[in-house]
Amino acid sequence: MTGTSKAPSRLDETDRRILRALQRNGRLTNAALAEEIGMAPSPCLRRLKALEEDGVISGYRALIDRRQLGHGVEAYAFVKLAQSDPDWRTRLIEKLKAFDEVISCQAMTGECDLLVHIVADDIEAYGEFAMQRLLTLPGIADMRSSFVLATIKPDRGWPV
Amino acid sequence: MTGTSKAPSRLDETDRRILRALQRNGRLTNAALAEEIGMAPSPCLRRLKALEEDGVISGYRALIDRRQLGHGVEAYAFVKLAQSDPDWRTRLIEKLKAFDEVISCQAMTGECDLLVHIVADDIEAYGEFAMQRLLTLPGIADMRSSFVLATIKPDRGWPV
DNA sequence: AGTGAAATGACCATAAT
DNA sequence: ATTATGGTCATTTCACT
Repeated sequence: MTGTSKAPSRLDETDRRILRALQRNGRLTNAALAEEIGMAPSPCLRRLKALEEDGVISGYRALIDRRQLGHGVEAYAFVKLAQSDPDWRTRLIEKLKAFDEVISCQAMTGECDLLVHIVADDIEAYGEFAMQRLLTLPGIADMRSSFVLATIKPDRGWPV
Repeated sequence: MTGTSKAPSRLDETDRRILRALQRNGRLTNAALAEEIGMAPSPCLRRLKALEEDGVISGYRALIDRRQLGHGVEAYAFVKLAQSDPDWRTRLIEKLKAFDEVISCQAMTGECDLLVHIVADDIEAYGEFAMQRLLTLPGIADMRSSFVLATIKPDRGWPV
């Protein structure tokens, strides 16, 4: 790892307007962005570059309808780890990260140790993945799956 | 609401390559995208437009480091609803959606009815939000909070 | 290919410290 | 005065026809 992120940058209201706009539409051209926040294109681009440089903006992503990819099932697995040496834990984590079905994984406080966001084409595929590939990993003491029935509030990013 | 999305579009390998590329970098210019997938810019753009038109791509988003926004705490609340008439449920949902702190909310199978993704500046702010604003909503039978300790695998979108 | 727009960078203006 | 930040313009690059 080379680049240590600096962080003197306190975000002012202009920065925040830029972030808000790009969270709504990450593909805005600089010209359109500048107009939206009421600023000339050049200083707007300067700020945008600084925000990227400082890692405030870490990237851009196209949002895709998972159903049209054939992924009919979205689930969360609540995983409780067996107490085992850190080595095992590390290897488990590595395996977990490698699965395409695992969208994201976070270590948590509380009842479960890991919150694993999973996608699969259908329930059968999910079952096979969970039983054959997840639960067979050494180091998992317990796992419960919950399936997404409906998205009540879709993720639109952080409040800025 | 006017536009009903059509969905005949079966995605071929070229479409998928476009989606993969834009999930990694949503701000790729059409020229760069075309080069990456080994195609001439013009047909590439036509496909991109079609993907947007069909709602396969639903939007674009800048990814922002929440910490630099001052949001030090990320949590999930596992909410169990009280049995109550659909009216109450609807009103609860509306209230939930209105909170800036609520990043996303999904109806789930299993132990909890709602999985609520929440962000706050610090633990104190989270506590205040959870106790004063969430738990006071009528219709919540039970709620447990878990805090994100570490992101083991960050969300990079769906497998394509 | 060619047209028009957008990104980029040099330079100046201005305001706050 | 100096630093930080916005505006203007000229040039290059790029997107779309």
